[in-house]
Amino acid sequence: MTEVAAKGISVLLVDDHPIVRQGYRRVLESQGDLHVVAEADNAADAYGAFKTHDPDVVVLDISMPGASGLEAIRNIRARNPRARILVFTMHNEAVLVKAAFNAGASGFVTKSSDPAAVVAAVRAVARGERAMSDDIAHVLAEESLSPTGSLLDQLGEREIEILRQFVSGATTEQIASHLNLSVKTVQNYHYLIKTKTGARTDAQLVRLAAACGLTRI
Amino acid sequence: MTEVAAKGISVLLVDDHPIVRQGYRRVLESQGDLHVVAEADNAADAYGAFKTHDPDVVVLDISMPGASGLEAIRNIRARNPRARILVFTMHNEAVLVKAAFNAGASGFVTKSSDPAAVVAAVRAVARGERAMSDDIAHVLAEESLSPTGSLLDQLGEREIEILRQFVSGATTEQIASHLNLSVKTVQNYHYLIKTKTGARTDAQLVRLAAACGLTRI
DNA sequence: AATCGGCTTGGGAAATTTTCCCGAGCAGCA
DNA sequence: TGCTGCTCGGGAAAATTTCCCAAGCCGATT
Repeated sequence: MTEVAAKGISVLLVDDHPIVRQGYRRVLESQGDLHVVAEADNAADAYGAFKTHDPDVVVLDISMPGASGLEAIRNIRARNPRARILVFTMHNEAVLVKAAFNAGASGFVTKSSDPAAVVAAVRAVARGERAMSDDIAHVLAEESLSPTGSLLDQLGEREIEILRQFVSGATTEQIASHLNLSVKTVQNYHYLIKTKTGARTDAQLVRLAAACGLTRI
Repeated sequence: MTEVAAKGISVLLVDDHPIVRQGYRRVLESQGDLHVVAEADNAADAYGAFKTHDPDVVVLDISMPGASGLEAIRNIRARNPRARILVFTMHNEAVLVKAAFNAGASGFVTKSSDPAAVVAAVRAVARGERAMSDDIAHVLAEESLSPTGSLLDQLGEREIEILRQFVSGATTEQIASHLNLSVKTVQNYHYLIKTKTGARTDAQLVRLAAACGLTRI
């Protein structure tokens, strides 16, 4: 095994399903210029593999068990701000996309994309460009027609506390009682949080909060 | 039946993610004796492809948009009771496994399985044997020892499918559209599921579903 | 054959919540 | 001093949830 490919793009593959990784590896390596130098099936290993292999591009699925994929992105970026990370997942919710880019991802491609589009995204990200699949662009375009602002960073203390209790399973009345607020205020916060984060559903809110490490499931 | 074995095993690949199919195809075909003769990305196409290609084994992911994968299994089996169907998905909840075998599946393998185990399962199913990955066997074993069983055991097939889509972030309208139901029906199911499971909040429902492995956060 | 029960599908109507707009108090800050 | 952002809630229309009910279907039981 020679050390590094003088040309070509080295890739770190992160996905919790072994056979899925195996498949991606074959698809990517059939391109000739793409080389999978390492794999990982969780956020912690992904960070470790990044440190030892310093790949050109990290391709990772953010929906992994345990620690959040977003956390992995932040960790990797904290170590090397020039790291190129391509999120590759089946989710296409605007909240997750924004959260990923917010965390430092360079690209976001869904698994519904054409294989050629995925390969193109890897190359684009390697060149330092931003990349996203058509459906993601569509979702973001749709969503950006109304000013929603950023993600959890945009939430104030009160909002975060209410969101935390809510995703933990508390009812509106319980939250109001815990925080000595009127039910009406909690309702308004609930609504505000949903518009700010772009979550269209309570379930999406729970998933987003979990992805941001606000709650454990 | 015929001398299929001498010629290898023909496979119909059903998964809604193109690049995932691409990956599986390469993994399976690298075995030499496995040949992917067709692909499909939804239940309807899967049934059509089965009719025209009559493959030895159908490898399908039951978590597809639109009609339930369970329905696809039943359709295929209705046409040919000797069809071999290997469910291949990321879900590992006991109720889903039981429902799949009940619908006529011959095997159930999770995407967390070793690639070699998946290939072995395809061969086993082609031989007419029942196959499941270790983690699935474990889940079923645990569950059979529990007197109460999973909370989700009290849910019907439709309820589970609706719950799965809901906790994945789908709106009521989207679910109704996916399953060709009226919004009213989905609402009623939503309510029924909450009362059956005892969840008082949508967030609790999401957490419960996650705890049962119905969804991944 | 007839009945029973369970699953699926939806209507109806009251109760409740969500949605969005609004103002007001209060801090920090330029 | 005025601006800005967070916190807190009222109001009213829109939408959803809640609960009850019924009909069709299918498998099992008698």
